[in-house]
Order: sequence, then structure tokens, then C-alpha cells
Amino acid sequence: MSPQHRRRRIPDATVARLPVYLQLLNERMAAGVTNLSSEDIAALAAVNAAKVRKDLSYIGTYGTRGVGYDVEYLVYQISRELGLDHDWSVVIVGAGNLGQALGGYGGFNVRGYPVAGMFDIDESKVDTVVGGVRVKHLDDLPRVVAQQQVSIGVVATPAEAAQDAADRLVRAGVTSILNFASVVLSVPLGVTVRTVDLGVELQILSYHEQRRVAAATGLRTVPDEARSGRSA
Amino acid sequence: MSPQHRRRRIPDATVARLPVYLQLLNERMAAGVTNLSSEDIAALAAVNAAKVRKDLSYIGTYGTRGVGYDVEYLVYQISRELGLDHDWSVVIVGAGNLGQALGGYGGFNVRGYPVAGMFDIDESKVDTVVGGVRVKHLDDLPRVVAQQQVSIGVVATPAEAAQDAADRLVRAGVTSILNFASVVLSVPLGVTVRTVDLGVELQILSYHEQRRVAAATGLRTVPDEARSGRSA
DNA sequence: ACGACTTTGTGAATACGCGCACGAGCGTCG
DNA sequence: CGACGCTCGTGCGCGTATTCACAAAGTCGT
Repeated sequence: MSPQHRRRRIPDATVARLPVYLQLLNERMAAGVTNLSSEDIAALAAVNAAKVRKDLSYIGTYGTRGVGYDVEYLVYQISRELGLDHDWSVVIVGAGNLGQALGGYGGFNVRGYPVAGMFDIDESKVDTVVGGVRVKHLDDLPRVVAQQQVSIGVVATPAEAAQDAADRLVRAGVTSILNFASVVLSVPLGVTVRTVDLGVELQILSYHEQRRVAAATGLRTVPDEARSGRSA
Repeated sequence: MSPQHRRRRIPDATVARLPVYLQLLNERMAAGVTNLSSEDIAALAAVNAAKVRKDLSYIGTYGTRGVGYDVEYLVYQISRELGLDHDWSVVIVGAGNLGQALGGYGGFNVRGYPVAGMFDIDESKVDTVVGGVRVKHLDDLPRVVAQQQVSIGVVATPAEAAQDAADRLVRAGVTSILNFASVVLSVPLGVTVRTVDLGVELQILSYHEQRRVAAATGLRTVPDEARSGRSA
């Protein structure tokens, strides 16, 4: 394989960008492109070219000076680094609105994350079929996780039920959780949680909007810290 | 004229955490709690207490030494800072799987982001009703955005249509975009974009899983612990 | 009224991430 | 086959974010 490039720790910021590069490299590859420079990639990803090179350097030296990066090889290497050389089964807890949307989305299978099971605690939802998967009772979670070697769980429950869902996932042996509920999950060390919260995203956006409005209306005085109250 | 300094600039990292604090403060307030120390908040948000204090200090000095923070007052101040003292209408572009889930979610209205309209370019979707909102044709977007003073748009289209959707939103006057498509949107300066990509999240998780496997397999690896949270 | 105790707010130290600038290697062309 | 041009890989300085540590400022009991 490669010249014993010792596996150093890849910075979080880089790990977060690699999937973006991968996405766009796949897209260009599908379009027939075989080679891209860091400048090209940078433009497509809307980041700095030096950052692209540094990011890629963390996973090894796969570029050719004077030429650029071989798209196919790069896709292969990034995929390997992200652990995409095989599928990762996921379980979805919560078959409500969001759970159904996720299950029906289909994107899971395509991207290499087959849905090994959907679970809900509500008997009326059990045995309904969502996106080709039959919803099982939450009590069946441990069995499925163990049998199908699931290591990633998705929490798609209401906020009140999310911590319990997470606890069950962890007890069942799941070590990565993608949380869509508006709560901070408490998990033991060694378990990775990523939370995606619609409310948080919207509030970050409205913060910026609010600033724009403030900037447009209140430019009269010097930027001192006199706290002018914005009336509603 | 130098850019925005209406007030002291709040660091991005802090802005991303304020909604989390707000969420949990609201939750505690509902439970009847009237006062919380930075330690308490830190525990609930799974962050460092000093960070909580510093974050809160950016929006002003609202704590009482020896006591802590008055929950209600803090909720009020954070809300104000995030621009939540009034509603922000949003439009959703794309009435497919995801768009329907978002529209039907109902969380928008509750949280102060009423859906001013849902749009799709597919005639067969137009005039269907999702979550109480009738889907309109994408060509009606400019009218609705102008009339209802919408400044936030949600892109819930397939990846191929996302850039066009974003372009239309920007042309219509939207200045903040929440993008659920797996593409890097190109927008003019002054427009804020936040992308939420299921695939990216899953790949970040599988990276960590892959590392755990590598570590367990006996490869020499630095034992660094998992983290949580997001950013962009 | 005062001293013991609690908790904030913030300077200082540290860690982290970003981007420039440039040397190093590769391909090409004369 | 040597010089030249292109693009990678990375050392370095800078700004941002995180954490520590402590004085300031408040409460509470006596």
C-alpha cells in the first residue's frame, strides 16, 4: 500500500470538509474529469486552495506537483479514510414525522448506510412500513444492533424521548449517534454524537438577519458600547 | 465605513452555542427553575463553565456574582440578541420528500419561523397542500418574498436543482439560506448560507467509527476521545 | 456589620485553525 | 538534456477559540 504514512490524527475541521470534497470529486468524476488542481477543488468547495492542500496532505501525499490530483485516486483515498470502503448499517429510532422522512428518503442506502431497522415505542406505529422497512418495537433494538453489527444510530424522536433513545442505543452497543432532537444528549466517553437541530440553524441565521437590520437602521453613533434597546 | 459594529461582534462559535443555551434555559424555566449558575448551564450543555460565562459576557453582564443567572432574564436577553423578539417568515423551496417533512413538521411556526410559502417547479406538486400550506409554483417566489418580507429561505430540492433555487431566492431578496442539498451553494457576498447535509454528518460519524475499528484491530493509534457538536 | 462563602467577569496562557509564501518535485519543451 | 513553468506540500505568523485562574462583587449567617 502506501509508504507507511503513520496515521496521525486528522483535525476535526478537516474531517468535516473531507466529505464535501468527496461529494464534489464524485460529481466531477461523473462528468468525466480525471484531474483537478487544488485551485479547482478550492473553487468548487468555496474554500482556500492552501487549505485544500493541507487537508489532503493529512490523508497522505496523493497529488502530483505540476499537475494536480487524480480524481479517481483521490476519491478512493478519501473514501478509505472516511471508512467508506464498506457499508455501515444504521438504525433509526423514532418513526414519527422525521423518522418517516428519513426512512423514505432512500439516501441512506445509496450512500452506503443501509437502514437495518426502524424503531418506535408507540405500538400503533409498530409494523407499519416506511421506505421499505417495517417499524419494530424499541425493545427489539438490542437484538437488531447485535445481529447486524450496527454501530451508528439515528435519533429522530421528540425531544422528551431523545435521551432515553440515546441510552438504549448506547446500551445496545451503538457508538455513534446522529441526533435530530433539540437536546444535548449525555453519552459516555467513547461515543460520538452529532446533533442537527433545525431550530439552532434557523436561530443562527436570524442572528445574522437581525444584525443586518440593526446595521441598516442604527448607524447614527460611534460604535461604543452604549446598549441601545431595539424596540420590537 | 467599516462593516458591522453596531455592537461588539459576537464570535461565530458563541453564536452557534447561544441557541443551545436558550433551548435548555427554556426547558429549565418550564420546569420552574428560576436561577442557574454557569456551572449548571455548563453541565446541561456539556461544555466548560468558563466558556458559558464568556459566551454570556458577549451579550452583556446579566449574571449576579455569588448567585448565578436569572433564567427568565437570560432567556429574554439571548432571544433579543438572536433576533427572536419577532417572527421571521421563511419560504421553503422544494416540495419533495424533505420539503414535505419540513412543512409538515410544524416546528417552524412554534419556534417563530412561520412558513410564508412552499414552492416547487413541478406542476404536479403545485396546489397540493403540505402542513396546511398550499404549494405554489416557483415563479411565484418573488411576489411572496416581497409581500411577506421574507428574508430566510430553505432549500429542500434535489442537489441538481439547489443552485437554481438559491439563485432564485437571492434574486427575490432573501439574504439567509438554509440548505439541505448536498452541494456547495454559490451566493453573492452578504448572503448567509448554512448547509445541513445528512451524508456529510454520516460520513463524519463513520470516520470516527473507522478509527475505533482501526484502534481495536491493533494499529497504533493515539487515544483521543470523541466529540460532539457541529459548526460550519 | 462583618467575615466566610459563592459565583461572576475577564486577563493571561494555551491550543487550534487559517492562509501566505516559498521551496521542492514533476512534466514539458526547446 | 537542461531550463522552465506549473502545482504540490508545508513552515511560519496571525487571528480566533478555549481554558485556567483569580480579583471583584455579591449573598448569607451570626
